[in-house]
Amino acid sequence: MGYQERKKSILKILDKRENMEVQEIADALDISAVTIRRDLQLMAEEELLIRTHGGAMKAPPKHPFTAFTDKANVAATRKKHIGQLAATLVKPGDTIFLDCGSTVFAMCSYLKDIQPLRVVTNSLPVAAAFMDIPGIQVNIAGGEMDGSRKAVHGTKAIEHIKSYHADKAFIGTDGLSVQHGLSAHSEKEAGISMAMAGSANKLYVLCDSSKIGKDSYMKYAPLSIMTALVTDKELSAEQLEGLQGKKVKVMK
Amino acid sequence: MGYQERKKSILKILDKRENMEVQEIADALDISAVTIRRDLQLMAEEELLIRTHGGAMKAPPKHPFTAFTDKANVAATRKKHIGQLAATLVKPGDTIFLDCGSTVFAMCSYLKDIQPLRVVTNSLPVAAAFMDIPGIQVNIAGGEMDGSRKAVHGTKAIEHIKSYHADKAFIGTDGLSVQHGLSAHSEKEAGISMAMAGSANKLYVLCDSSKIGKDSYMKYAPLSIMTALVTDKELSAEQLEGLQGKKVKVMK
DNA sequence: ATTATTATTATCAAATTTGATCAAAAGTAA
DNA sequence: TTACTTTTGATCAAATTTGATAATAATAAT
Repeated sequence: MGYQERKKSILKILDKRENMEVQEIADALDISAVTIRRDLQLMAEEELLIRTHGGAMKAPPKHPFTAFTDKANVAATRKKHIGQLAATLVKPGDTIFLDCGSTVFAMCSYLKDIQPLRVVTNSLPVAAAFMDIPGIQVNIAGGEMDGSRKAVHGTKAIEHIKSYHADKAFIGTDGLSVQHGLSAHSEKEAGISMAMAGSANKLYVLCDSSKIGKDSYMKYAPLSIMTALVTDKELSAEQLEGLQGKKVKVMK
Repeated sequence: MGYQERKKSILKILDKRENMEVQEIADALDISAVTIRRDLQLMAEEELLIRTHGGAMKAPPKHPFTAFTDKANVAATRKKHIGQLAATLVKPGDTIFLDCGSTVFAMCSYLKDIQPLRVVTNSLPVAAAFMDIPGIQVNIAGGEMDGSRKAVHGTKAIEHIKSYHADKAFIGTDGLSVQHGLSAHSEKEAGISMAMAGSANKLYVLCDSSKIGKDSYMKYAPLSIMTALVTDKELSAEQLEGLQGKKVKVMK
């Protein structure tokens, strides 16, 4: 029984039960507890569940806008670092696209002092973050709302994005690999990402290191499309080589 | 029972009750009071609740969009009544326009159980209110955000609204008089109101009694445009006469 | 104000969980 | 096959979590 298989089993248990213990899973799958812990850690990084002491629990449907900012979460601090770094790429007077990922959202608090600024986004939390900042003009894409992502998706939204032009686009990605380029969880998200990429001079991809080398469900663009990658860990020599000379910003 | 599990339980209690005591929780969960205190401290740091001496109380809603809900305010309770009444005009399966006024926003909490429902709005608080309700599809107008109104305005938004059709439109108004009809604070708002009115079969105007007989800066439509007025006080005979036989819904 | 009562924080000890390291097992490619 | 990489499991020290106790702080009562 390999990781993928165990992952499925674990998620299946979690589908029925609210929480579970490491030993319990280990017994059920007849796998050592150490391995289960490793699995749970990986799955927690993918935000498929929440790690607790002694086990794991269902990932709560993150309802409020503030769900993104989770101080206790390790992945969240990593995202904050990336966000802080990405924010340094923005200059007063810029027009920027911001997509609806949590990593991109992490930029917001660092952008508030960069004024004037024009922000075009499909994310409600992003719009909310700048709502009361006088020096930042927010333009939100219209269309059908996706409740779980708290963002607007679909043709209408893509049309909206395309009717604007920005200096810089900042997008998150669910997967990034040399072989398959950028990949996303869903077609909808990929569409928005491409629209932003197509209407901006520069494209910055924000990607936390756990996603590098991984592929998600839908691949939507080659690595060549991006101006630079913003991430949180120094890349290995071979990873860098794969990026074909793309600039890489790394948080130290 | 680990921290995460207790956290959930505690939040669940706080969801129903306004405040609670440490010992009470300790007994309920069969956990030592010391541990509960530690939990409460952590949760207070996450701003999930407010620590009090001897217990904890509900945290103020952290959404940036809940600014309208102001219980202490007298005008707010009046608006709630109007909202409740207006909500009775909505039937499952309807497509409705909701504008960005606080009175219209007051409808939202009463609409949540009417499903399925399609809501088209230019208001971010309205969109946020329905975000997590699976049976309610939200469509938000795109365009420039107006920070003070927490809504989208302008040509782009008007175009957006016009591209949809609804059974019923619910709009607020800043002024309503027999002589000058409906009036608004700004041209932007008036534009949205008219767009909604023009694309809906029925137009319901929500207006608290203090605004009846008053005019605001910009008049944008005659009274004849509305299907019915929803308000909070019985109107005088002459007021009724002025309304030229329009239906009036009044909260008793 | 002063005392009594109750809540909070600090410190410690016991129990458990975890992460690191390394060895064994299972795949993989030549 | 062999050599090499990856995954898994075992062991144990380090870190967390929890509850008990004692000292301190805050509130209520007199």
